[in-house]
Amino acid sequence: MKQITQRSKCPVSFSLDFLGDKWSLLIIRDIMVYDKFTYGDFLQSDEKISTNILADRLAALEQNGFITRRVSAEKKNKIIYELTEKSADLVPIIMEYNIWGAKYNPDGEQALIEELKKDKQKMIEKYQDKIRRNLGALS
Amino acid sequence: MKQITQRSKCPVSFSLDFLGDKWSLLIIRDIMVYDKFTYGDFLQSDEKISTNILADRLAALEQNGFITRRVSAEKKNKIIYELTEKSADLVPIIMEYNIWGAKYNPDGEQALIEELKKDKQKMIEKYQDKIRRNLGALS
DNA sequence: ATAAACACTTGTATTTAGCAAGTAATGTTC
DNA sequence: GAACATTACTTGCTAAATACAAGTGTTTAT
Repeated sequence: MKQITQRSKCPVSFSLDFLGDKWSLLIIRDIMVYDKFTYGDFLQSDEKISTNILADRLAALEQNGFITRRVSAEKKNKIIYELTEKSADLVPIIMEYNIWGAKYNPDGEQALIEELKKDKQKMIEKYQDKIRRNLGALS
Repeated sequence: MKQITQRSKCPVSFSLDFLGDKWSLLIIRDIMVYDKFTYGDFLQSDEKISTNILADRLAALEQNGFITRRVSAEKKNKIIYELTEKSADLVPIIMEYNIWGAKYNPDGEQALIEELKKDKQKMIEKYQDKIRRNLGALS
């Protein structure tokens, strides 16, 4: 797994040192909005990440405090990945990517933009609440 | 220069297809907040991008409509890079990265977060106005 | 006329990403 | 309880992206 080296003190640069690649934010999105929690779930996402990259990103995200890893209580060969508070604070970034992407994708749904822009704060709180509720649960 | 292949229809994924690397958003940030406009300006940024990567990213950003390129009126060996409307719509994303990065960087300035969160909409408009004013100018 | 500034290119080494196949632990089925 | 299926990865190999150092061509200043 790659070791992160801080390039500058700029907060944007600092963020991208952790998240500036094509996959990390998509894994977080999977947990955040699509309720995916397992290695197999992530593999099935439309973007088709390869197995070794997924393993590497999961390890890095865990090491850097974005996700937690635990063995399922029911099935001991199943691993559950969940978001931390550090990732809950990424919800606004994901929402803004959603808005921008929906606007500039030729096949983008204009309806999604309108809804997101109109109820942005409500949507952000919705996803953050979901993450924080999970944080408290034992399951 | 790398050719972009769309991985899925998800707006987040779509955005990251263009911006999901360690450098593209930093170049846009340089123009947006630090008023840098030339190849030499970008090279001098704290993050120390290498020359060939910078050339590659500038070409990609131009081809994908994030920046425009023009020869300076005064000095004909100087090239001026400027942001398009497509990049003006990235201001909220950059601001959110600022907020997140300032919060989680150990050396992060707490004051910056407070100011940004408090006056977020004002800050966003400030940077967008600056870009749009430039768009109209001939200079 | 010469040197400096500027925007890149080129060449090479290192790192990262992608693909295909394999492995080890647990779970399920008959 | 033996055999097959899930699940979460590893491993080996190839391709692509990145980083570093040096060089090139055009324009500008002296």
